[in-house]
Amino acid sequence: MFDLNSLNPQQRQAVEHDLGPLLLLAGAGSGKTRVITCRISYLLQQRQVAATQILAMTFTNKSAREMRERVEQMVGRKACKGMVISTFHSLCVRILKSHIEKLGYKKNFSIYAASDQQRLVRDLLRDLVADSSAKDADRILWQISAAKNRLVSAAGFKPDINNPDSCLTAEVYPRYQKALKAYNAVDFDDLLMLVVQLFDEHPKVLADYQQRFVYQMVDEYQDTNPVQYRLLRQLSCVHGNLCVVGDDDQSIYGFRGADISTILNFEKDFPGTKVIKLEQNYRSTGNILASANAVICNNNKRRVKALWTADGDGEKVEYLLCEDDEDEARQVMERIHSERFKRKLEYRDFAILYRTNNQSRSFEEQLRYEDIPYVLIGGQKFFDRKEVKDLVAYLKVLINPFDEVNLLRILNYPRRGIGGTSADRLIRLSAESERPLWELLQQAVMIEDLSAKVVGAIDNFADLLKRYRQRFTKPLQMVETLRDLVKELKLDEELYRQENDPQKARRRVENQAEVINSMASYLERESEPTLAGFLERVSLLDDDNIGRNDKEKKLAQDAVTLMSLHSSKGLEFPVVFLVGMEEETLPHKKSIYETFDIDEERRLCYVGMTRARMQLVLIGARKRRRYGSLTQRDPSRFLSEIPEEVLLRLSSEVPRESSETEKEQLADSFFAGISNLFGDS
DNA sequence: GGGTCACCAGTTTTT
DNA sequence: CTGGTGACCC
Repeated sequence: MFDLNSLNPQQRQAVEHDLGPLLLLAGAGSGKTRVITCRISYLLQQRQVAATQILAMTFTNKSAREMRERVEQMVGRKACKGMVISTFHSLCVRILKSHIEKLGYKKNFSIYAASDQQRLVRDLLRDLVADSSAKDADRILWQISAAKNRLVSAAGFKPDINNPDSCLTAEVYPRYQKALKAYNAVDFDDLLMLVVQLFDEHPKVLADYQQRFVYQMVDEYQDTNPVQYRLLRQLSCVHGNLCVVGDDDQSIYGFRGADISTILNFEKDFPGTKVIKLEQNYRSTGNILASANAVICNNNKRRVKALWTADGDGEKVEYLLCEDDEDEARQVMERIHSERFKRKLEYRDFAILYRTNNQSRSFEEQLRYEDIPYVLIGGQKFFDRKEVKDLVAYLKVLINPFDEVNLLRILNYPRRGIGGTSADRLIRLSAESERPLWELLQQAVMIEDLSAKVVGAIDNFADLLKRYRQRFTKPLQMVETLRDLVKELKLDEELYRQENDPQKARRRVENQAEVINSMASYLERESEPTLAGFLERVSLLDDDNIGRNDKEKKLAQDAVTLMSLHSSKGLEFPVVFLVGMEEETLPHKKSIYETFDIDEERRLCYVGMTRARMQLVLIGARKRRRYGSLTQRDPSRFLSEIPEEVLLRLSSEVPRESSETEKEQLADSFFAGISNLFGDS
């Protein structure tokens, strides 16, 4: 059990709060997670609340897992049985698994991730606009997603006449939704939206969940979008014990539909709300907090709070102005070396944070050059890699043969002689006859205009799918079956054939092998494994997803961390380098000229600053190589918001970088010298 | 059916 | 400077 006396008064008040809505405004580093986990433990132990009555929602699997582990540590594993701690999406998948048939889908539905969605929208758009590009499709998809986040259905979508994209979306959205249903597939946004719809249309189903979950908690409430908000309202309105935890100053996912006013309006929406602010910070030095506070208080729409620490001021925050991007990277290396020595730190104590992922390059180069171990967080996710998706596509189709996006994906992968022309013919026929593609594939002989060779290929393909579908019904032999599938498809050969660079090809083969490993570990962990269950985990990037494991494995070793400001939320490091502190980078260009949301950029800056425990170094460059050419840069406006007395301004004093012409002159005279040496005339 | 070339655009992204 | 895409050609 935990000691209530180890909490500060506000934390304790939050933990002991019993009935009625609670808004916990938890500043960065204020012990938020501790309060949630303690509160759950308190409910279980002190208030004798049954574990099954508790629902805790998070945004990431990682925080869900951590939360559960910490509660289990406090009250024991047994006491937690039946408690639901999960992400919004996982919870919704669970609900849909039991009830989706009420909405006209089948239980074995596929979950479409970004690439599946893209492929579908591209195809649909091509039917409408002949010269449509992938970029167009992405923009449309973006609009569809934004609509779904706002709970706007295909039928309810009203185009903005002045916006051509929006008009196109009005055309595509209904077709997209219709196709998904035909393919028995749902996208990520649907997972939430369909549950809201289910609850609206089937009050009895809703009532069951309302009765069950007496206490509800939501982490990172500032990141909820309108659909999630609606879901929480539906679930909580009977018992009214909704406890939300968040920090409006750390709302950085507005671009994904998160609405900061949701947290700002909480008391209005839930009358009788108790508000508790956690402002004592247990992470950063006084100077770091002073500068972060000074920056964030320039935002207007926010709940006023000011982080403070009982500890000392610490070192001043530094602002280091460098010559260019290369210099910026070199300066960071130098600081890593010296700080590591001076403060006896390890590589893992350093983080380099940036606004956009492409900023990582110069640092990676320099780190490699200096032989400093580093981990790059973000970038391409494991299950987003083509070769992985290709293999997973087979599994998806085996579960749900109506999943046409994935069926088309594997139809000619690896190449089996069913090319674009034949595929087009099949698709057209499928549309005309309104029969699923899978049905046609099973009777390829009946189709006119297909050569005997193609018919043979299709027959073999259909036969292969049927065979493996049969075999995968034996879950315990899943891994063996998958191995056989990879072997039979000769996927290794295919990868070596596609890739010129044998090294790359080998990596891709290994990635496919990782899928098999992932399945093996799923099989070990799960008491009732199924192929569908495995796919569900893969789709939701659940705990034994490889990308995540990789990330954690990497964090465990001693290495400098490189990541975007967005990825840094929730983490902390003794020394933080916040790089690229320049106008048009932070704040980003688009936020200045297009979206006009400087406040969110300021919050992003704030999140980055508050990651630092001991030392915060803000870095910018005078000029920077962008898309090949050198451009002048201005210091970020956020720098001028930091009080001078906590800021140490430094300028890198490197020997002035010689210009290109000077270099050429230097080279010329060098070669001239050599020629002279050899007595050339 | 697949490979090559020219062109274009270039945030963030928990699931 | 890059990577990704689509048109075009064999």
